[in-house]
Amino acid sequence: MPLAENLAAPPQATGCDDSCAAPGMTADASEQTAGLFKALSDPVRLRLYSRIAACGGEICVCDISDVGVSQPTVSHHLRKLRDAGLIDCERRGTWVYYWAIPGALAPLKDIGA
Amino acid sequence: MPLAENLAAPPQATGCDDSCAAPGMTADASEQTAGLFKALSDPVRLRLYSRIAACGGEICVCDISDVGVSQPTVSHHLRKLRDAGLIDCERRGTWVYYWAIPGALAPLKDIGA
DNA sequence: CCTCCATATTGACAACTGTCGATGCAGTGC
DNA sequence: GCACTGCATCGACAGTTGTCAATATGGAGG
Repeated sequence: MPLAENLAAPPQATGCDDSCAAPGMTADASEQTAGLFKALSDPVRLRLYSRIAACGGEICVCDISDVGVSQPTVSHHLRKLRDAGLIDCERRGTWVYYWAIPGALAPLKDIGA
Repeated sequence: MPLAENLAAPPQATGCDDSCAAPGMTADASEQTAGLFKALSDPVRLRLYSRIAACGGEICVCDISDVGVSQPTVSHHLRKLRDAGLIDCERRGTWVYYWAIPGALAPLKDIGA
């Protein structure tokens, strides 16, 4: 990564009135939290998660598959949500049930939402 | 805020125990809210917005440009945040000042964050 | 066993995204 | 006028993403 990692000239007498030197969040925290946002940044995934979360308990895949995309695509999005740690699932006989992991959205509150 | 109004799933006798017919959110709402999530789904954008929002007031671009990417890339991300309605800016002489738009993150609360 | 059924995985493709260097454009100051 | 500075835009590129058809998997029931 040959880009400017020393772009921040420390003394940096910018001249502008930097009355607000806000710290923001660390690079690590932004990476992690951005992953949560990315998991919910697709309309289909957002609808899937919203239905799973609004359920409160567990819900069968077959009850949330009518979101307008093909079955493999639904499965793909559910996996993304699972990889992000937002939901979990369990196979029970023929069907697979999903539920929202409590507290998974906690880092989002730090943004100011 | 419109969370769920007309996603009434048809009777759909799936066979699985659909004890939880959660409505979730509408397609329109998911499109709009997913746009907000997408705007914050990049680590660089998240850090930029976090610094602007944590500031409270307005902050000069030159004070938040040390995020590890080139200047055009910073400008690109700031425009994305602006297009998403999260921030706004104003040129004042040589420098450009940004601030967070209050309440822009309100739809995120409907998800459960 | 063999056939359904519900879900997951694979492979392939177009579309989008983040990034950079080069350039443009508006203000400032000489 | 001219040069300089801060920021935005352009053009191009590699990497990622969403989508589907085809196929695989794994349980249920004959």
